[in-house]
Amino acid sequence: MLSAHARLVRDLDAELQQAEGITLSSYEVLMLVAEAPDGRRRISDLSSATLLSLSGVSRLVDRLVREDLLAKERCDDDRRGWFAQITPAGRARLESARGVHRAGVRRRFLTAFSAEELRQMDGFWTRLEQPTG
Amino acid sequence: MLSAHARLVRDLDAELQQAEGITLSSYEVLMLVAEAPDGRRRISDLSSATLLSLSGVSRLVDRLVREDLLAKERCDDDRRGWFAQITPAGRARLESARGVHRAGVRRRFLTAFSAEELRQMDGFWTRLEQPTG
DNA sequence: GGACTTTAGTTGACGACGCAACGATCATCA
DNA sequence: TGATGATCGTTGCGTCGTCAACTAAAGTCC
Repeated sequence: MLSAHARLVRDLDAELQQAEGITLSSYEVLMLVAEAPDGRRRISDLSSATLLSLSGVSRLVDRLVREDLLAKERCDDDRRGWFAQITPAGRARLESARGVHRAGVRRRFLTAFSAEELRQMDGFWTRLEQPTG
Repeated sequence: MLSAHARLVRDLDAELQQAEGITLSSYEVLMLVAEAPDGRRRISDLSSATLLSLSGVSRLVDRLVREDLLAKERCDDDRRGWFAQITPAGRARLESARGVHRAGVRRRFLTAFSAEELRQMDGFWTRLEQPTG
C-alpha cells in the first residue's frame, strides 16, 4: 500500500541519479529556481515550497553551487537573505534531467493508466494533501 | 503529485516517531517479524521484504536489539545466518504503535474517501507496483 | 533610539541509509 | 575432496537529511 509509493519515488530517484547525477531533491529545487522570475528564489522560500527543512535546503543549495548548477546572490533589500540563482549549466542539467524524469513518469503512468484514471488519481492526491489535524 | 505521498509518509513517520519512538521502518520490520512463524525471520528475508538494503536491515535490527524489541538468534541449519526474533517488549511496542499508525491511516483515508474510492486507489497502487522495465 | 522578538541562513553533532569490501559459510562440480 | 563461486551478514566510509544552537539582520513597541 504505502510501499508502492516508496518504491516509485526510490526508483524515479535512482533513475535520475544514474542518468544525470542529481537526486530528486536537487531536481525539484533546480526546477523551482528555474521557473521563478529572473531564475532566482530565496532559500527560505525554497524551504517552504518543498518538504526540506531550512538547513536541508541550505546544504542542498551549497552542493548545487559547488557543482556550478546554482549561484548564491545576496539579497539587496534584506541583508540576511540569499537568492539561489540558476546558472546556464544548471539550466542545461535541468533540461536533460527533465527528459529522463518525464520519460520515467510517462512510462509508469501514461502507459499504465487511462486519462480518466489519471484524473481520478490526481483528485485523490489533492484530497490527501488536505491536512486532517 | 509525488509530493503528496512524500508528505504523507513523512507525517505518518513523524507521528509514530513522536508517539512511540520508532520510525516507520522499525514498525515495518517489527510487524514482519511478529507475523512470521515462531515470531522470527531471517535478516536477508527482511531485506527482500522491504525496500531496505541488507546492510540497512542489519543496522536497523541491531538498533532494535539494543532497544530490546528484537533479539538475534543464530540459524542452526545455515551458520552464516541470523534470525531476528521478536521479544515481549517488541510485541508490546508493536501493539501500541499499531494503534497510532492505524489511527493515522484511518484519519487520512477512511474519513476522506468512500469505500469505492479506497478500492480504486488500491487497484491503482497494485498496478503501479508492476515493474515497467 | 533602545530593548525584545522574530526571521534568514549557517554550522556542529548526529541518525539512517547505501555501496563496496570483507570474512565466513554454503553449494557445486570436476 | 578440494577449488570455485554464490550468499549471509557486518563494517568503514560517504551522502543526505534533521535538530539545536548560533549570528546577523529585520521588525515592533515603548
